[in-house]
Amino acid sequence: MIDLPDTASPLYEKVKDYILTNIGTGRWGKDRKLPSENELVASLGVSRMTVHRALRELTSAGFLIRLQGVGTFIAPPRPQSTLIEINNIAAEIVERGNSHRSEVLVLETMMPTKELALSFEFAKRVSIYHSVVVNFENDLPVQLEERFVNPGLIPDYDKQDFTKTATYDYLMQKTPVTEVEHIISAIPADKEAAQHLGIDVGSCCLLLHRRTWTGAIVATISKLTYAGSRYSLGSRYSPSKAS
Amino acid sequence: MIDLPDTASPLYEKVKDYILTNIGTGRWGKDRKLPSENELVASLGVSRMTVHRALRELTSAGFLIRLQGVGTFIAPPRPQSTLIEINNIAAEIVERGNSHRSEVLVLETMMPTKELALSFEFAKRVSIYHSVVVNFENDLPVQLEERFVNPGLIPDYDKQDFTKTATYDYLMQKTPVTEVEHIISAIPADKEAAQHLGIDVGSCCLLLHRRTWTGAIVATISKLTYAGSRYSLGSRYSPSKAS
DNA sequence: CAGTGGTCTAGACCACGAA
DNA sequence: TCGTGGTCTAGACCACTGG
Repeated sequence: MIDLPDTASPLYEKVKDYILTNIGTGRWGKDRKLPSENELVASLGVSRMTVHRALRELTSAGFLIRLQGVGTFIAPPRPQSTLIEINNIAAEIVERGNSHRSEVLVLETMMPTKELALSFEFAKRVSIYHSVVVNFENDLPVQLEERFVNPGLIPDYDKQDFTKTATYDYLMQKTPVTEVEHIISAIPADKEAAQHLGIDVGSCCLLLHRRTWTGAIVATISKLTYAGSRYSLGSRYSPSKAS
Repeated sequence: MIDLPDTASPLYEKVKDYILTNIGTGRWGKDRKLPSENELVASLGVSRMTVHRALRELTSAGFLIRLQGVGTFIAPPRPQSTLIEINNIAAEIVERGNSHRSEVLVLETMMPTKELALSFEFAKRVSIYHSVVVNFENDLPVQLEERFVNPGLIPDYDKQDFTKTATYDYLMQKTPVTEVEHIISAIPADKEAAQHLGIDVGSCCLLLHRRTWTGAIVATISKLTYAGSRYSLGSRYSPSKAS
């Protein structure tokens, strides 16, 4: 039986510290396999729920990997991925010291096409909100923004004045986003985009496709078209953490 | 008594979805106060541990704020920015179940142009490493990767076999990246890109410009050109899983 | 004081992987 | 089949807040 320190912190925190210390000193370093939950229960004299919580939190923090039916292992060094930050376009333009203005071309309810209904993962056909807005930087159109919005989550979307509040701001205020999907591609401008952005048909555009979720429900689907010559998505990012 | 959906997901996930949906639809929006744990236990017909776990996870994800002795509240809206994850292209291709191969076109030391030296923030003119690699997905060229590498940080870059190890992997291994800058734009393919990617001159390409830092020193500068019709940068990201 | 969230337990059933 | 982790419950005690 191993004694945990007699401090004021919760038991599961002590268990976490105990495990992290043993990882650090390499005690389980041989095959990187930890004792099973039941073994920890026996050796530490705490309940399984407490051990489990400690292991679960260390797993979600990236220190451990758990496989049902197999065991718990020390996670390999962190995966190599890089994050890009995408900002609200209105805020971004203002931050650069330029003036932002938007024109609302469409704001309506509509029946989704079959493809859209599929993207929303709707079981039934229900009507959705649809908006098309052009965003200007110093009176030059830089982004054409087409949005489809789930009325179940954001009921009054069609009654807003989006020349005053940016669509993005309004949506973020109204519903928490739990997941975001982005797809970025480069496409030639079609007739509509060319017209609204004031560029030639066929010239290069950035297309940013975005879906957002609230819980298991698709909240919004957006198609953001940027005039390629006038706009770049940029970001500088510091992978902060460790602990 | 409220019915939770009859899906395969764990109960606490259903409770989380239920709560997020109710936040989204503004049911508790008045004073932003949620029902107490015991009220949720009663109305959902699950145990308090399960409700508590759902609330705890939503709290650590930043959606809720809990005060002992007071109650649970909806957190104020989070800062409005969205992150896109950019993965190592080789890993990404393999993960999709396709085959990856690369051809090294150039691997040399060179004197930087004035512009490059400026980007590296060099005080003096020193030579740097330069590589050009084409990445193939199922024998179709999808990315042209031009890299400039600071020899002070990565001494033996020019002696590696980048058909075996991806440049990205090698660099991540050799030096810790503390900061990354990305700029994404859409450009028409120039002659060189068109030739190596096997596309027409002038067709749309995604251009990803990247600089990485180790501390205050610029480690690498990369120019990644993607054939627009063949490749999209995509990602699905959960804010809840970060930080 | 009553009500809130925070923690902890003992015991149970399940899905999965390996022998 | 057995051991693993994943989930869930009922009940308990605690610390904290407010009236």
